[in-house]
Amino acid sequence: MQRRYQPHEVEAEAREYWETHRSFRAIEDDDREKFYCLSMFPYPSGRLHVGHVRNYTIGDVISRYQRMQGRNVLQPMGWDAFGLPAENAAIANDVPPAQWTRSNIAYMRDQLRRLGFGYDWERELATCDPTYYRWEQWLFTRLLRKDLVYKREAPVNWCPTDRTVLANEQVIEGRCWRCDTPVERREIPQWFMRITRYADELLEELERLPGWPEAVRTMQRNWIGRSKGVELQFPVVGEDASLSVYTTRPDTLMGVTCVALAAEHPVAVRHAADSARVAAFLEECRHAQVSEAAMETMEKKGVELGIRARHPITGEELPVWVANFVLMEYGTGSVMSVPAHDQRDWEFARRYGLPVRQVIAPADDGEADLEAGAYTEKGLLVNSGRFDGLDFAGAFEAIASQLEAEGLGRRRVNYRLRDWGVSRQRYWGAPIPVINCARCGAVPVPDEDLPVVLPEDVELDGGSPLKRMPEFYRATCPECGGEAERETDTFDTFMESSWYFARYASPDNEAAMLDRRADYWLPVDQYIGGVEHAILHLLYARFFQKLLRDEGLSRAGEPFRNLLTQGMVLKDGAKMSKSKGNTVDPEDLIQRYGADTVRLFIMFAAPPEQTLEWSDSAVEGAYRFLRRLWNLVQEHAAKGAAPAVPPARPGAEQQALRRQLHETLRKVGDDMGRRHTFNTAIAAVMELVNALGRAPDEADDDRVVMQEALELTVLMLSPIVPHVCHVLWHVLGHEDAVVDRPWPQVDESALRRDSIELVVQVNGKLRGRIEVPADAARERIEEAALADANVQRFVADKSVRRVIVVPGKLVNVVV
RNA sequence: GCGAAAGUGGCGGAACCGGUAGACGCGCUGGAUUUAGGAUCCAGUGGGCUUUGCCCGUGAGAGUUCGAGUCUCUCCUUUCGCACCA
Repeated sequence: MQRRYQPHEVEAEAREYWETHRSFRAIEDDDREKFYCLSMFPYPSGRLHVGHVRNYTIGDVISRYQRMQGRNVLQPMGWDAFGLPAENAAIANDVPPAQWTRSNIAYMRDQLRRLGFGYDWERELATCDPTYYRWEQWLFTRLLRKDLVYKREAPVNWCPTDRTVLANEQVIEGRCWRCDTPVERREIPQWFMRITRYADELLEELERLPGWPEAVRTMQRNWIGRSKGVELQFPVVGEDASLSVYTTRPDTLMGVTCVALAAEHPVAVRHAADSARVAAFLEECRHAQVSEAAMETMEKKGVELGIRARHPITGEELPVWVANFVLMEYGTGSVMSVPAHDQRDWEFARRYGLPVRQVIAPADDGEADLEAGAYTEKGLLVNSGRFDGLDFAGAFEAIASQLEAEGLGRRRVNYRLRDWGVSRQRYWGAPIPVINCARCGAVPVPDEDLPVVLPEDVELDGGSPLKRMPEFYRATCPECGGEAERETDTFDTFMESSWYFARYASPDNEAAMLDRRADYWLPVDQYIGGVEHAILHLLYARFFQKLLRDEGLSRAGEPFRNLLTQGMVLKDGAKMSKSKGNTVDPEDLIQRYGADTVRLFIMFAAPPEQTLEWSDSAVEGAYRFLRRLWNLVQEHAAKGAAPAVPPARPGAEQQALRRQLHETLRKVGDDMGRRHTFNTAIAAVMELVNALGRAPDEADDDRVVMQEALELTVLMLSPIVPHVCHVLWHVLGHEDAVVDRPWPQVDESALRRDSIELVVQVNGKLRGRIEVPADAARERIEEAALADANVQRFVADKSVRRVIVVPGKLVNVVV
């Protein structure tokens, strides 16, 4: 009867049960509390990596635990199927992106099945299917009519040799990754979504997301970057024009020593025509990357334009510079430079010998050392004429009011957040549903012509083949009926991942984007994914949910009630990567140990939010534990059915074991349900199993306790290692399936204690332990503590000043 | 450059609300068993010492407290994000 632990047999048996019983099919039921558990869907890169396994195991454990709590659980899975890697693979292997992507999906779907994740596969979706992206196109045409999307020129990375647009990741140290040509910045017309219209709501609702990590909310808050400041004008001397700048520090206005413009600023561009030096500098800036990180880490450089700007209050004439650290995308594309009180301005002034004029002094009569760097704190105004002595708030008011009175400025709220550019000059993405007509402009594709289907039978050579396919781009204008051209740009893949969570509610609806089922399932109760998505994906998804709400498609205003950001998986202290040769293929591990061992190790090695250090020998340890558990249950079961009646008078050892059992149950429930610290839950079960291995299992009373303990152990572990628990549950004599069992109840009576151990400290140092009745009075505890022999050694010749008693924990004697 | 985190034995980690630092696992050492290897089981395992016990110890330095891994400040190191990677 007794079998050896054979993970592959066990896992096939469990999987077959779940599949034939459709255990994880989710059906809307208004009478049951729902729980929507979602893990970020994968990009179908070819094979699962360990990071996926970690992400999906966390989601599966939470789903199975919630299911045991009686919730109606939805756990779907799908594919974030558009993207750049498919195009690169297409070029490298001479296979169309669609084919490459779909075969990857088929392989990875099978891998997910073999890991035992309880998905409702009937809701599977892939974003590259026209049945999916047609609704995205449909929504876009709605938003276009509502003016929530618009077109304007924006910079891209351009490789002049390959004549193609490059992604930031395709630019290596300012050069094209394929041909090493220096990359240029080029302005082309692109579509934008007005996420900034939702900036305030996106910011405010962060305060109502208690289920999100504080770090993520802070990052989003900083990303949106709402600031209150003043927009003011510096009239250009001798011209009928003025330079508009935005500042959050109008209190430093009297310390301005120059005005600095971004290289793309129209005034700078105009002066490049007259000055070879300016033109050369703008040309130099044209070779800088578009990414913010690259721009901000560059050496601060600039060139003087030759024109002068008049200070709006003093009338002083100030030099105007073009500087490479001024961002055209933020504010007005020009800044007032205050070297004494801004570190970037300070460095710039030092380099070019511009004056540093102190106008803020520390409020606590210290001295600001302007030789060492800028003084950026808020303080009291000096050298500022009639504003002298004012603090930040007072100066802000006074200066803003004067500028407003003279028509040279106004108070303004500004956001760091920019509108979302969604155009990509690539092939493998959802076509932007717009027809460009020479007469009517950009016209949305009418509903009856959707979807605009992406042709899949193509050959790639670097650029987008759509631009060479007249059968794709030739179109008739829906408004005037004249000849027109279809957009050949595709959507940013963040578009698809911004609403997939909603589509899982109605993946089969061919007549509408969403239906009332979305109101049952949304919002997602638990979302799980990598920290690297903490800002962009999560912000875009929040934005989309608000668009869906305002379109009347969903009632929820926020998409994800609770968020768990999982840490990375490292090996030898470094991120796994092919170039480092330190990758671990989950496939090998499943082959060797089975899915349960992989799941157990990953959940045991670290709490989900921390980085996880991979260890092959610790995987071995997880396997050992499962085998030990298997043998323990088999040995117990081999002795026949345990009596069903609990002992009338349990002995001390039986009581102690039951106490540990129910303390473990209480802890594991808390760790899984509230804390999500699966590592400590597993550690507690391991301790319990160690104790069970030492416990007697011959006498009837012992066997009753052992049967209870093994059943609870199997139930507690079943969310984590569901296959082996499925089989062991049957070995323990049950006919039903563990997957359908409720989470067990803690027996409070088993937790009762008559006496407890307290720690005794003298001056905060551990000096002894005492055993006292659980309900002992404070006086009795103090007495017992002072009576301890070792405590006496430290107290004897000194006087006791205070005794601190922390109930249930310790006594600290202060001498 | 800006923003956000994290630093605890040989290693992964535990210590949840400021109260016994090192649970659990890996590794290592010794023992049992075995023809051998493997597997399994038992014991030990932060450093030091004058070893019934004491001293030191949570990246570095200061501070608050009866008591700090935990709170505050400064610094160092590492990781993540920065808008066309997903």
